[in-house]
Amino acid sequence: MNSKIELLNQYWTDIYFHLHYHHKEKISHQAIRILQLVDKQEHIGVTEVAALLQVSHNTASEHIKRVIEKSYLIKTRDPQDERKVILCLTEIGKEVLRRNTSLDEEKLEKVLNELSDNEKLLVEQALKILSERTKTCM
Amino acid sequence: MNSKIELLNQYWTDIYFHLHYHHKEKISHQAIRILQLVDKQEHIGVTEVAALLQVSHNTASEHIKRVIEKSYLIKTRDPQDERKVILCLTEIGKEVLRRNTSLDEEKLEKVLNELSDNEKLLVEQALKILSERTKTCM
DNA sequence: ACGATTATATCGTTTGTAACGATACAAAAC
DNA sequence: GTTTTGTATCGTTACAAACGATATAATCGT
Repeated sequence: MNSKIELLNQYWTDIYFHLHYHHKEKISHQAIRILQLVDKQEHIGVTEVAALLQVSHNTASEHIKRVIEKSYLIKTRDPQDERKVILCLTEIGKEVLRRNTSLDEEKLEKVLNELSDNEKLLVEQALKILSERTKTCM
Repeated sequence: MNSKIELLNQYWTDIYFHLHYHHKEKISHQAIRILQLVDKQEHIGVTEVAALLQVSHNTASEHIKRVIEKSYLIKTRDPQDERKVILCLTEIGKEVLRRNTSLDEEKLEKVLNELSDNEKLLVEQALKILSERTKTCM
């Protein structure tokens, strides 16, 4: 049923709207997406970033350069193929990524404290199931 | 426990990473945040947007102008106070907002079909509880 | 071993976004 | 009727986004 899915999205966006971090740093949409890609994909390089963002390789290369200048990423080379770059999040990069994609830990804790133990377990299991099935099926 | 909250965020970001829409339109971070604010807050105007984005009122006014030029928002005036603007999402704006903050309905449906009826119910209830408690407690 | 391919980097350019201060104007408040 | 409030516009500066063209260095194919 489609309305059930719309309802789930209603819940989803409400949760994020109320629980997201208060954004501080000036960071572009593309820069966040690059950090996400590096976080979630193993051994990602310039070409893969370009393909996933659907921009040309030189554009991707310059985005990555800027993100590296901000010390959010570091660049290493693949020992198997010295042409290839392997990107890696710095601690600062992880922190910035967290503040731009995760739920605010303090706010989340506050909400969880409003829940019964049963409800807490429910939330934890639901998100676990959804994330696991998502990874295997996409 | 803090590690439980980190785990929840792991689930949360994994779900969004795999289930988000494939972004098409060029849209700035600030523009999306304005659409979110208009969607989730009643009767919001320029001053409130400026305060929430932490920019000056003229900057907010220009952001809003650009978003209106793209036909994502329309502007009306508060009948009680004709100085005040009230912003309102257009159908296009709702669509753009969906594609930039919601989960992709097709992908989500595909994942839900992998779940048993019990698990589906679990997910639905968990998100419902979390969104409801969040709204009352923030 | 050498030309072709691949992965990345840099340059020059264009267009657009982000932000602010200064200024303006109209509605509301006092 | 002056002051405050909410919004809009202008001028400006700085930077981001994207591309084509070009360059370099590593690997592949034969």
